[in-house]
Amino acid sequence: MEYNEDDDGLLSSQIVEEEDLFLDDSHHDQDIPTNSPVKSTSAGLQAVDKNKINEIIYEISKGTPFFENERKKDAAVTERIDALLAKHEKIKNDDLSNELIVVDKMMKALEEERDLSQHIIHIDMDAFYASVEELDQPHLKNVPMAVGGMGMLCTSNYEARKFGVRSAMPGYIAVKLCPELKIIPLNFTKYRAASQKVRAVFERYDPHFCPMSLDEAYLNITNFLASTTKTPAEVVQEIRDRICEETGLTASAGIAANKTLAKICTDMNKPNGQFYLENNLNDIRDFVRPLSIRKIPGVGRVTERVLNALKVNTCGDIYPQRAMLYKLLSEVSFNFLLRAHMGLGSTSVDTQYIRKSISVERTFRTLSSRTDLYIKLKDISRKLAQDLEGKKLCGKTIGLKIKLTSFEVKTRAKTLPGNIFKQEDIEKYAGQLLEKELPVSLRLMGVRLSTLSSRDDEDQKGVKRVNKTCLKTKQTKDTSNVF
DNA sequence: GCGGATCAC
DNA sequence: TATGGTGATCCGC
Repeated sequence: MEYNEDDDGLLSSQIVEEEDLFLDDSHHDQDIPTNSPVKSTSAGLQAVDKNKINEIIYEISKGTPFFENERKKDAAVTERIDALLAKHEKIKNDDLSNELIVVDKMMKALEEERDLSQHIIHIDMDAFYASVEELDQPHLKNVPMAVGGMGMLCTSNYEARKFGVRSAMPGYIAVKLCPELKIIPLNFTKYRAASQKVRAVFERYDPHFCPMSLDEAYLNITNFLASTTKTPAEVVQEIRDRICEETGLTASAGIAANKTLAKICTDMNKPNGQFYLENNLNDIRDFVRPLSIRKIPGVGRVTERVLNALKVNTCGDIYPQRAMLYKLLSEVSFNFLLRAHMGLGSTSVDTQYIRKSISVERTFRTLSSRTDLYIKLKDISRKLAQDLEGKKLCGKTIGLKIKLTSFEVKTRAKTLPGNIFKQEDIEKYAGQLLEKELPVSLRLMGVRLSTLSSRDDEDQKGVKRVNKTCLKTKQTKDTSNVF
């Protein structure tokens, strides 16, 4: 399967659609570490079904190496939380008035940067791959259907979701949940074509729109609004109507003062809906306060657990705990939380991005012999060299990633004196890293090149040139989140 | 700079 | 038959 055959880079290589990837985190005190996929809020799902589905998944998964590894990771998170709670216990009764003063100063500074002049929208196609398949085969609309393979599903239609079948679920588990499930193989050519049509619509409203994947984008419609008497909500309705007219597909959208809020808003009326949060301080505060912190882009399953342990469940909980959080968390993490609480986010929607690394990784049936592993390394190096050629890149830091049959992941890296890009060089240096790990039994191998520079003919002839490594650093994530 | 983790898509 | 691939960032060395 070719995920990356065009020049769309990261955008075309997306395997799983973003929607509904929630894991059920209600079992942390129990023996079910992961992958309980059903949230009680799932569309059309009965509570009875939810338990049954979780039970079925548990029965299939338990005892597998994957499951055991997830349990181990879960235990590590629990330890981390315990350590944090111990720290919390120590400072609980401290006088935090100094911290309060510092934090309130920080908030005042953050408030200064608030910009309510922009209208940002986030648009997300509903069950994109599945919907595209339904265009070609309309009868699929009425049956539970998923796109992907027996190993992994990318997305499912809403019929299938009633059975608990969702993105990032192995196909064979999905079939156990829903025996009549129809699985359609991936067809990226089709999805790219549909995506092109959608993007053609975006372009009319914001020529600088920023696509995040084949089915998702941010637009800044501030300029467009200046040329019309329509309200933001009317414009977004119009965009979604145009998309539907020109592709037959539905989309959901969020409208707000910045990207973070717009993204959260998209979720409010999914599928085939939109939500407008007005650029008004009071409305933003009222909107953010009751939000589960998990809704914040950047807060995942683990971070939610950590915060919940600190009695932070909603964005509103951040404020009363701010002095404690300031003492307990890193500067970066705390800042991230403060911004979330205040409803702040980036208002710049720019299309250009600077790549910092490029990699190829493959999963395969267990390999153990030295010969097999080095053959695999050659394949992967060849693919990486091809990609580097297509993008005219070279790089100084070579990295090897291996996943053992136990699902444990290791990475190794070495920064070289100079840039490389040829297959033989990649293979040679990655091979040196692999050598040190032998003997191993692997299910995945990956090779990565970072500290990138652009390459041209002069470089290849060995002429000394100024390193063109990215001087600008575009922040792709609005915020960051690792605690 | 390195390795492990986390997150988004 | 048997849980994916690409890229980014942060933390603690």
